[in-house]
Amino acid sequence: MNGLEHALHLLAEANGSIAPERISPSQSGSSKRKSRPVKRIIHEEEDFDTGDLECAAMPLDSAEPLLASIQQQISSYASEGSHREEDEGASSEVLSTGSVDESMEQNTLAGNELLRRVAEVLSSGQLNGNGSIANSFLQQQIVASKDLSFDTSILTNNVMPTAQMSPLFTGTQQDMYPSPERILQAMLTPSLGFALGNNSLDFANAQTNGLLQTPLISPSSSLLQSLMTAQNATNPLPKKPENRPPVVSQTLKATKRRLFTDDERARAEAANLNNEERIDMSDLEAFAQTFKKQRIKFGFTQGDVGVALGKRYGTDFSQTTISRFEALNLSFKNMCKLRPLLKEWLADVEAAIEGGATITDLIERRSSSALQPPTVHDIHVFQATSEASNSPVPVIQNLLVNRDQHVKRRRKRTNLDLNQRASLDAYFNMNPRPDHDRMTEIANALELDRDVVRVWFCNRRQKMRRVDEPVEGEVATPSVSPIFANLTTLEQFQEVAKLAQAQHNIDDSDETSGSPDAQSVNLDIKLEPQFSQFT
DNA sequence: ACATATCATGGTGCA
DNA sequence: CTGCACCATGATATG
Repeated sequence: MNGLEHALHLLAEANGSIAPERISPSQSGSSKRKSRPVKRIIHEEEDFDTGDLECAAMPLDSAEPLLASIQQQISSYASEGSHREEDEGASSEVLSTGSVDESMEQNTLAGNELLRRVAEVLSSGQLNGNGSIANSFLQQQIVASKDLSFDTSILTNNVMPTAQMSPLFTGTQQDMYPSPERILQAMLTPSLGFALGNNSLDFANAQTNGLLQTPLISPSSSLLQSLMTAQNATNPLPKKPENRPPVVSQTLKATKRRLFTDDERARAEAANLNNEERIDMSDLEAFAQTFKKQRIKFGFTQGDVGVALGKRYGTDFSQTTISRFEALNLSFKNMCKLRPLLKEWLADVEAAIEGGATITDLIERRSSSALQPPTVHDIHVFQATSEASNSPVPVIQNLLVNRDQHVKRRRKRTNLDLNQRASLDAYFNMNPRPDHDRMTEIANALELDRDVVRVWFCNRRQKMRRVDEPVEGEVATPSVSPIFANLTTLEQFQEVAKLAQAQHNIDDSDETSGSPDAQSVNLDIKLEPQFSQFT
């Protein structure tokens, strides 16, 4: 029944013995800044702060004892409940979202404790040989992150403010707190650039360790590995490497950031923003506010505006878009594109009203006009039938004439259930860019149309870029604490972490977080494989 | 009515 | 030319 499980087994079977490799950093899905919502840019400019964090590589090869310890910690942690006073405070100031629900905060704090323990293990004497990590550094980092309630400056190498966090950390609105679970999950995300070693620890340990008593989403490490590595084998390089700057060293990052601090201009340039644009930004912000104020004052809805623009420029916009504009949730470029239109429209309305027109007049006019020509979208939908995209009337005629031919209907919106979403998320965390075959496998496993899966991945990447876009020229690496970087046994650790995460969630039996990511781990997935009907 | 998340579509540039 | 990824945008569901 479970798609993820299906897929995992399927894939594992298909790729039984592939040498683990790293996911190319260039697959990390970073991309240009341009689509970053203006709002984010503006906010980030306000509290841009830098630091000199450098992250030395931390080889960690002999992980068995490590894992065992971590597992122990996690077990005991999971069983004893979660709160420590030392973890108090801090959280709320760090992130911009004002209100955070209590349970989440607790969750975060509790998780901090978990992380602390993990840090202890990692830095404890139990590690030896080449497993020696930079103990004090590591612990410092974790403890610091705890104390700061995951101050994003730590997670993001001191450069990216809140909004810049990995989607794993930001997720949805309610998800603004980067719970440890998310941090751990982030480690599972190839796109976040964590190096995956080939140290294949025997994960069975964990399974016989009582950690897996509750069925979890976590597939066995070998399955995970085969999923990832197989993908690597078939998914060589991104199509647009220019959009995915190679990962450079953390040191380099830090250097760049220092420059940014010292030199506003360099920063702006690096962010692809010259002075003019920067000015425009505040303009945009101001205009968006003004626009909204005026629009409301005149009694227009966002939808009205969209329609009005359509009538005026032949390009209508949806309420969604207008809303995005007002909220600065469009890319800079996009904002710039829309602004003149809105400005003009607003000016016209103002003029009309000054000229004696009443709001009612305008409203009537717009409502009557709304009935008339087909919108651009209408045209789009039926585009196949007509080349006359610019003249609505012929379009309609064509539509009528050609109706029986090939009316391209928009596919009905798919509603993915929780399981499907969780599974897709899990897949995405493992590999944001599955190739055709894998996509098909996933689709089969989840009993979805392959196209749906494809689109889902497109949108998911788009979302990730939107939420997580690094500053121009910056590394495509994860906005995540460097403490985890270069852990060669990461894969195993991830497993444990996931278990802990799941355990934690289950213990809490707290549905309030409602975050997809949390759900993805909260699923009740049987480990028993079910190779039933695949097509 | 609006805000937000998410699925879907079409245009575009690139390898 | 083709396939793919990205992007802007729309539609829709939900709160």
